Amino acid sequence: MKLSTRSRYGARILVDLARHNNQGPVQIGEISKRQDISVKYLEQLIRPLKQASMVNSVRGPKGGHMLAKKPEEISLGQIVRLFEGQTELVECISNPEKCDMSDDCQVRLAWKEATRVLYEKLDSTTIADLLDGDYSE
Amino acid sequence: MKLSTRSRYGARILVDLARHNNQGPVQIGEISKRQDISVKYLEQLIRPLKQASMVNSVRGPKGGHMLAKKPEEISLGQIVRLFEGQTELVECISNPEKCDMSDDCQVRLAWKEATRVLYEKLDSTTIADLLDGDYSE
DNA sequence: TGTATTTCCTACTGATATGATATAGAATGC
DNA sequence: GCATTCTATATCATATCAGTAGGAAATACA
Repeated sequence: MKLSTRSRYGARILVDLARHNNQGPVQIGEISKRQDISVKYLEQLIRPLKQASMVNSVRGPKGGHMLAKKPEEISLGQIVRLFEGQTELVECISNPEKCDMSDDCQVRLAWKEATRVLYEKLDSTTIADLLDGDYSE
Repeated sequence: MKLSTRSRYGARILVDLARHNNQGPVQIGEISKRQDISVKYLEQLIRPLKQASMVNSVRGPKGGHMLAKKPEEISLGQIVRLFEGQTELVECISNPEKCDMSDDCQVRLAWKEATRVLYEKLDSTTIADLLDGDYSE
């Protein structure tokens, strides 16, 4: 039950952009160096972030990427929902027909509750919280 | 970010055993019919449950399996920790050396918190809660 | 107008884990 | 002794994930 590296990297990309938010477009090459993620993989991860309106991009020389929203408007929940193929802990939560037993399956409801609690936390944690030690354990 | 079928089936096996707790050893064949899980796969799932002292088994004719603990002593958290290869949302939580950035990675702490909240819920949900509608949303 | 720079797009590949089956063996009640 | 039931390994197909590669499109700047 682990998060994909896409979600992990996605969060780090957004934090990186937030940190350099006032310095004009940030190029993938810079992010790559700072975050130790390959340029090619970064390109692939930034695309969905753009489509989800979290990032704006400028082409050409001096181009790059920047946050399209305020850091406090982007939550980990949004990132995870964007990058994870299946966002629920078990498929039968959103697709009960996947399992014949869904109707009277008590376990299903428990997984559903656990999923809800998890996203409650993820949705309440924003990029702003992660910026500079604001986030405490 | 989904739970393996092993965890899902594991929970259902234990609920099934709990339901038939007073009727002597329950055979894999019966569980297989009721839960629609192949006998061979069930055999494979019950072994770790035995090793974790959640289930006792009796060989030979009239043999079978039964709960080794009270239903209220077995939590979803225990089941998930038993069956999932990686129990944390991200590997760097328990193995910081896996990522060079772990030291000052705010995102890592956030994932850690989310993991904690998730298991808080899973640990507080027991097989007893799942038995007969006790479990409410 | 040209060219270097940078993002954008599509396809491909290799590794790994998962879900499951198959086969053979060991214990035990009757 | 034998049918029944659990125990143990090995094997396999598939899917997903993580990452690479190559080129096309846009644009600042000279």
